[in-house]
Amino acid sequence: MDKQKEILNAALKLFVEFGFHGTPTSKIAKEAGVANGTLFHYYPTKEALILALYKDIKLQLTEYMYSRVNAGDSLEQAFRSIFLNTLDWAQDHKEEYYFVQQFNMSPFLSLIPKEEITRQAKPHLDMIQAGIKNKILKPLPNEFIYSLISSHIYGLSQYLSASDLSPQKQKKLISDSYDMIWDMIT
Amino acid sequence: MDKQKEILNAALKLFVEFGFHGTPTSKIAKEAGVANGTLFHYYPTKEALILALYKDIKLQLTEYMYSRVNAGDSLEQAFRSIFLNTLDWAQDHKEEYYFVQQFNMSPFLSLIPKEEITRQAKPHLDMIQAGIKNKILKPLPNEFIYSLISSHIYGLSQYLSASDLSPQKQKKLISDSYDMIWDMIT
DNA sequence: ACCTTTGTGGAGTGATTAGTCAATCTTGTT
DNA sequence: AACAAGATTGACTAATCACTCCACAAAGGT
Repeated sequence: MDKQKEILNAALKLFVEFGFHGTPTSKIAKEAGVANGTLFHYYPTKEALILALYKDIKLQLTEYMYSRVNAGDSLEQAFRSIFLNTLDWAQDHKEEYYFVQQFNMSPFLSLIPKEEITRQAKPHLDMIQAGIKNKILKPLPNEFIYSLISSHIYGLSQYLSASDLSPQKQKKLISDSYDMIWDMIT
Repeated sequence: MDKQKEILNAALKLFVEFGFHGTPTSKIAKEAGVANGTLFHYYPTKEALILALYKDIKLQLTEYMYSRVNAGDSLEQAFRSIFLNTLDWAQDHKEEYYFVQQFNMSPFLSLIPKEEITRQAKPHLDMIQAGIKNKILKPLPNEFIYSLISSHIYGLSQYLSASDLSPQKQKKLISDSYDMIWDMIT
């Protein structure tokens, strides 16, 4: 087992449960089954560990998001795939999804350079812009549409986590939700 | 000036900037202009201070939410007023609004009894249920609609904070956003 | 076999922090 | 004025925490 990965796994689990400052590095090391010093061998500071975890998770999410989008897909198909992929991922990686939200609401967010954040959002904003140009989407500010979709996904995923629906009911609700937001922005 | 209030003000400002565990009680006391011991005279623990601040802000928000809702208002009018009030409040109390989100994403949320959370949401859920019964709203789960509206407000308010629109453009966007979510759920 | 590099361990440290406490000050009441 | 009750202070403490350091082990190249 890769100790570096074990440390990230342990950190994720504990951060989600106790918060960033609520979990001492010593407990992370213990949970990961490594010595205290080993943690600091891989991550020079606790802050570096938090940032590494965030970047790692963000990378996984981004990869999965686009995983079922094909080159020939229409804009509408691509939108739908990304929406559904994101929701699938959020449901299958609740801790990770929660961690990202938690991170975004923390002072650590300011440690991520602004350019990296815009770079992350760029593909989505470009798609939205293309949608507006093609008169598929309403002529609203890109960032506004992006913000609405993001929070729509967040709201839905929160509801899915809170309620306890059967898989097929979940699927139906996710599909309906997509139609709702799609109608909203087109 | 009321020292108790000064402590809450200082705590809010610092929590938003540095996070809960990132701000020592000593700094809160200093920022508030009171001695260390005074803080613990009013709040036995740091945790108690955080909870008191949350409850205080939540109370303000709830009051303002319903402030321009009149007894004779139709369901549609009431919905609209609450939506607009919430957004006004969020824009006029950005730190407070951010704090609430931050709190909701923190382990401290679990210290609020579940019954109090449901009690907070009850008036809204009741309104939604009435709307469904009257066939004004789509027949979807109450909590789902509630979740969608909440996150829609969150997304909009985040966009408004990030962008720098003129007051009248803001008003227009808020009004349009309301129409969008209203269309979505009716 | 020898050496270098990298990984691992865990006791130890200096700094920080939540919370205490006893003394002093303020305020209001009789 | 005398008293009581609460408010305020800030030095103090016990505990905790991020991080260091140095010894040792593995791995891998020559």
